[in-house]
Amino acid sequence: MGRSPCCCHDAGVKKGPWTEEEDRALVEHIQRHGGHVSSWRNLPKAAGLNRCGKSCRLRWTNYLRPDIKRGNFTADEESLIIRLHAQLGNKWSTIATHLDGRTDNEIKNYWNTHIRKKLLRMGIDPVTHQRLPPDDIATASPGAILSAAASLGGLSSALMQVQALQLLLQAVNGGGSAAAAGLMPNSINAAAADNAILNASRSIVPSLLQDQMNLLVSHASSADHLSNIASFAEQQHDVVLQRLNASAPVIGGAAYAEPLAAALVSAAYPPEVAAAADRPVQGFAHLLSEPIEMPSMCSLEDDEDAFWKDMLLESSSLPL
DNA sequence: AACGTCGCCAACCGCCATGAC
DNA sequence: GGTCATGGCGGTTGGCGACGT
Repeated sequence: MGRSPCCCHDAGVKKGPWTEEEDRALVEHIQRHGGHVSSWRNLPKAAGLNRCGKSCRLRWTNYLRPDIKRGNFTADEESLIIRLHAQLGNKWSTIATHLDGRTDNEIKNYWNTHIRKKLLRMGIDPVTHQRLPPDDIATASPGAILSAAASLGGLSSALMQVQALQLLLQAVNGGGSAAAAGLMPNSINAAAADNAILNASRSIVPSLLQDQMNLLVSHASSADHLSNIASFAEQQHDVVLQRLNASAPVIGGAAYAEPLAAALVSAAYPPEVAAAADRPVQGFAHLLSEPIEMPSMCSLEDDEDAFWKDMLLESSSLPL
């Protein structure tokens, strides 16, 4: 079967952006026929348009259809797209059927221009949705990862959030200095970077963990699940405490390590699970309410510091 | 102000699936 | 079963505005 001839190949058929007059003619024609098109091939002539039928169909389905939702994608929509893409791959039209008023073209564009880059920054392969090898994420800074993770929701992104948290802890655990962990250029002021990380974590980590664990618990219907979570909570407390102790200079002293660790873990688990894990819930609110001493913005002026300056500003504006 | 670069997104291209004959 | 016409789909392009130098 050879390729069928298409009117688009006709000489003199207009291409390129649609004018308001053309849009109006197309909409009026389709509305005159009750919103139904029997033949796209014959439509241009009937509507008085010097356009290919295919071009008319695309313009209608992607832009002029009355039920199309315009404007920015919400966090829920973004989360849904990521989850559906993980299941379906580049089946944009199928994905579009799950989002009211969004077209496959719009979703595809949004994926390629926003989500794809965001996942790469987080060290996640946008094709496989698996974590990239360490070499590939060497340039992914914790701040960028956290910022990206913070804008995501949903169960699949909870896994990304866990990865983000792990990277954060690795950075904080880098011998007391994130610069020493090799996560940023050596020329960057280490104290400023550490404070940046801590401020980012102060804004983001509690909500990351809370969301993550709420989702896990909401999916854990059996007592066995809860038991596993409680056991995991206990292990996590010890791991977090160990890392924070090693990072005492960064977090403001060893005295903060225990309450911070307890609070991080307890914030991650709903009350009934925290009780099962027999861990105190204290101290974290105090830490959150006390601003940590920040480096002067004036000291972050050269090009290499621009990223951290941006991150400091971003993290300070994120909701708790 | 002029120029270059980059990112976004509407639109196009070409292949595939499907249904009519 | 073969051919053709058409719609649907995913990949890609190019125009345009924003931004930086």
